[in-house]
Amino acid sequence: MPEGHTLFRIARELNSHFAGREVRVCSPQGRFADSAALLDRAQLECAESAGKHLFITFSNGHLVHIHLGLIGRLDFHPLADPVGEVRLRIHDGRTAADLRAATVCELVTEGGRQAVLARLGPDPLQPGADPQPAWDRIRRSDRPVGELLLDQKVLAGVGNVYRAEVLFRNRIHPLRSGKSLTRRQFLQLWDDLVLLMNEGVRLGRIDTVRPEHTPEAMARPPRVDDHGGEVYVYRRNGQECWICGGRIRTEQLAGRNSFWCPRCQRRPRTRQPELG
DNA sequence: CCTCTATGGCGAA
DNA sequence: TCGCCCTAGAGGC
Repeated sequence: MPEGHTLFRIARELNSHFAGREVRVCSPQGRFADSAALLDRAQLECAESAGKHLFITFSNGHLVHIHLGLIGRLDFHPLADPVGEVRLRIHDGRTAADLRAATVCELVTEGGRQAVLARLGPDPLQPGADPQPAWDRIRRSDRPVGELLLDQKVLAGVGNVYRAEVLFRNRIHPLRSGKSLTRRQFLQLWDDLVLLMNEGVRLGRIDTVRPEHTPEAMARPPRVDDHGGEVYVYRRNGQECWICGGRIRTEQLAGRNSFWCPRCQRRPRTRQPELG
């Protein structure tokens, strides 16, 4: 479930329950037990997301770094016995936050945090984030834009769903090289990511379909998928595009399935020479 | 029971 | 480019 909006929501929810309060911290599963003991009964100062990373600061100076990876999750529920493999639990006697399946859950120093932040591009969810560093990389790159969007050094927080959807919404083929984009096209992508990801934060799911293309507006059946949101192309390969009726395609790009409509998103020109 | 997949990312080769 | 790590749920046999 975790693209940047998910981490942003988790940080916000951690703060709303626990910020400024003493918390109990444990590791029912055991793999974080020693570190958890150092945090137990400390005050949770604040939680912050950066792209797909999460940092939780405690009043005793300890700092936890979490990355959910592909399948990790952090859920909140009324305090009860842990179910399954809970690597980290934070609770206040009423509400428990349970972390499972994360690829990273570790104590880090402030320097460690800075090192993580230093290798992240601008995060569309951070208010006032400057897209220029992302553009500086993209405009010089021969790599496909579909690959660049998933590179966290270029942009932080964008995952496979937002990649597919933002490219569709802006009619850009994922195999176009970064350097073939105009600055205007890039800024449209950025602005759209800011819009979509904030909407993701608001709704708690990735929903990218414009009002005029919703099932109700088009009198079509709602899409059936298990991730909850309405999308144009993500995991709709083989199905018809709702705009043009073309068949949605998929292909591996940056190690992940990329989805696009070959009619709405024109192919890259082959070996397009660099134009200023 | 088994295998596969999933909104990620790392390091070895 | 590949294999691997994390875990759970779905589907096949």
